[in-house]
Amino acid sequence: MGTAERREREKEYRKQMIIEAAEKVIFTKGYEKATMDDVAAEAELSKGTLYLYFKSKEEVYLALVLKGMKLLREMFAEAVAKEPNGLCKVRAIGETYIRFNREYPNYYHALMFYQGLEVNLESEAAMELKTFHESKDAMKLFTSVIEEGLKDGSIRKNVDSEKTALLLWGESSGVLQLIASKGHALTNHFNVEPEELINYFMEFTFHALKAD
Amino acid sequence: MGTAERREREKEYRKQMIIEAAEKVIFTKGYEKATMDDVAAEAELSKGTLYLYFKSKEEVYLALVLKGMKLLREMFAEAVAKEPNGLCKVRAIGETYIRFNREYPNYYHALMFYQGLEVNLESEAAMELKTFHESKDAMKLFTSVIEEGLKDGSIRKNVDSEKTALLLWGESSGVLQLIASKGHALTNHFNVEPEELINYFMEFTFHALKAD
DNA sequence: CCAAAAAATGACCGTTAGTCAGTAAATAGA
DNA sequence: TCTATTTACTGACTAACGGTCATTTTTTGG
Repeated sequence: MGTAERREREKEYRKQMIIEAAEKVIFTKGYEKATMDDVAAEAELSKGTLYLYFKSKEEVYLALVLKGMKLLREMFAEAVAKEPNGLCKVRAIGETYIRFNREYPNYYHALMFYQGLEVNLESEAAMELKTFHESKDAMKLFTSVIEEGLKDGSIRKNVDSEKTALLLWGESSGVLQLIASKGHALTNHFNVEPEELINYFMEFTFHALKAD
Repeated sequence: MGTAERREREKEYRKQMIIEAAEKVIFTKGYEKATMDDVAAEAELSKGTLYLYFKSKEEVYLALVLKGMKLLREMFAEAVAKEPNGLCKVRAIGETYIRFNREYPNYYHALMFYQGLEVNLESEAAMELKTFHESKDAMKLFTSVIEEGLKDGSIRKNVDSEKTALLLWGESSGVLQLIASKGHALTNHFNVEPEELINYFMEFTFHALKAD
């Protein structure tokens, strides 16, 4: 009697449908403007049903954050695979993050939303936990490629792999965030194009990282 | 007949009183949890009156952002005054930003809120405009000390003062943001103390900046 | 076919940002 | 000092939204 298993699958399917509906609505109107009634209508369900699958609006959004984080981690893994040494892999991760920011701005927004959240790993919010683990995995990959760079000599000695990974993560998020919110003003008031600033960031960072 | 002038002063005074009340309430309960009724009660005014002085809750909060930005800019100016050369001044600005983050976490939060806002300099929001100008002034100071460092030889050639100022602003905000939201997890899951990461950031950055 | 369980519904609730018609206070002219 | 007018203030009210729950509909297993 595989009924229970089928029900499980159907439940998971419904959940995915809700996530897709939420994605459409939230990525169009933005998190604040999007209402749970909008999502319910898009999913062709009643609002009450949404709350059988997610315990709050935030939890729904965190499902999108998780999707984004998974996507990013996969992109990192793929980008790293082709590169010859540690430093190139670090660079590839950086470029991938920038590409992610450009190609999936909505997911990037979602990730920034998560970054703004104070982690509460004791909370009941399953999504938050999963997202944290996903980001931890991405960070592990990042750390390991820096270690590789130390071993193969492409990265200068006396950098700490774990701290550097965290540092570059924070730094690049900050720079992209600055550009995302103030990009237009950058062009008009500082004569700096967003693109230029990003290139400058890469140059600056790799100057500090490479051996010799 | 100085009546009009006195009224002007009194109006400004009321506005300041409202800002003080908002500060108490918002810094205690947080922006989301604080209600306009709370602020009104604290200011001993009716809610309607608040809306004669500010056009929205966000506008009230932006007044706090502006206060924070002014404070930060003053701290920068003071910190820079005592230093002997450009590189030291840059370092002093960095350390001041970190101190600001530690000593005025509520104002720092407010600044992050502003950083997350997409600038709209055409909007009617006077506060946003003022805040932007304040931050632009801080940035000018930052740019000028980097130029000073280039002239006095403490900072390596081929750094661009304007881009570097923007870059360091974005980078440091990102790192502090990471620590603010994920600091506890950093300690538990990555064996990195927030303090360490900040020191590492400073070291890493000045390695990339200094001459030779 | 039926009773029990599971899933879904949507009217309803509490809260809160923002409004506005009405009231109170201050001002200026006589 | 009295009064008309402008200015400042009030708080009941509205609209909107996140979240709940008693009720209904659908599915399941015998």
